[in-house]
Amino acid sequence: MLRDARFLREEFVPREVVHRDPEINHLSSVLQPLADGRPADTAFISGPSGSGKTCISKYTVEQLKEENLDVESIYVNCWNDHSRFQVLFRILDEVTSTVDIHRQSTPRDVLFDRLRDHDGPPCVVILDEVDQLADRKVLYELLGLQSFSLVLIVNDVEELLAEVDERLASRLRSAERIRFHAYTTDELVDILRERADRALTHDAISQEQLEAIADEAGGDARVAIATLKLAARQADRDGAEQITTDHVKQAVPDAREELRQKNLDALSEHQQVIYEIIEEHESIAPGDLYPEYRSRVDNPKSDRTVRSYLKKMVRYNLVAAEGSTQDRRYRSLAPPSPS
DNA sequence: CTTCCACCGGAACCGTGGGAAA
DNA sequence: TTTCCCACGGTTCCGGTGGAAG
Repeated sequence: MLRDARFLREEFVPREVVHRDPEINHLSSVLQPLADGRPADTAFISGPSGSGKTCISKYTVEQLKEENLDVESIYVNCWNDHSRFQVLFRILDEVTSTVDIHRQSTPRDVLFDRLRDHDGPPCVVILDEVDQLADRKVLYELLGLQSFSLVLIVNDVEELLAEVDERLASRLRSAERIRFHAYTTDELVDILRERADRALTHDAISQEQLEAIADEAGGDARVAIATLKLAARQADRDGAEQITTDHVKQAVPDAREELRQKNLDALSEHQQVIYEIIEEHESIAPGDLYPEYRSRVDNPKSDRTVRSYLKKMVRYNLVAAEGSTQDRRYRSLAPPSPS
């Protein structure tokens, strides 16, 4: 049944990709100047989750590196590294062989100075989940580094531009925008077929079932592949030769729950209490939420901190904030569902 | 239209913890 | 060892905002 589960991992980047030729060509052309040793424009990759932004960006940069040996690349996920220090540290850590900078206590701007003075081959920095970046000013600093070209992956470009200050926004507006649309069901089937052929034994899953998985995924490749993975894993445990309709049926909700749980795990204890309260209500006003939170925990955080938590959860798409000031309500978001 | 009110979020500040230098 | 410097989560303070009430 399962031959090689690596091909079902979320971060796996296939050698061949399907259905994204225009986007690949567009990004390649933006990065092309690097091949001649010139700096490339910043690229803005946007689109819904599971539309291939990360995968295609990595793939295209890899292609470029194969053709041009003296181009480097760095991938930074702002979900994991969301402060200015963490982003700069991650980039520097990957670009230099000497790791003599240890976390903290290095003089104030030594990280940035090092990056500015770096004179290696041109380097593409893929900044993923830029929405999660706590300190957007670091973008401005990175834009000023000649030897680094940026590929910024973001859910919604306009939303990001609205949140940064005018100086940064005007520089970002001139970036090249590449929009990804959600996959169609047919496209998802092709993607799943590729993965299944590599990860599973021959004929382990039927066309019909791939279609069922793709149909339930609502255009989200991440959900689709996670569903395939869970269905295969369960079939493997059952010692089955083939994935049955029951395996698929079970895997559909499990896959969504798995992806949602991953977000929840990133929350602190206090943040989870707040999320639970919101989840228990259809929707709740801040004026009711704060006292309820305070009654449930020892040493509650200040209301200002709770507001920061709420903002973070909104960014994680765990919670929706509706209305403004007076009629503000918070609502927990169900796991992403097909629309 | 003006005032009020609840809430939002920026900015400055603080305490803590850990590595580096003295 | 002590001292210094830094990042970082949290708090305090406060001006801005927009709908509701007067």
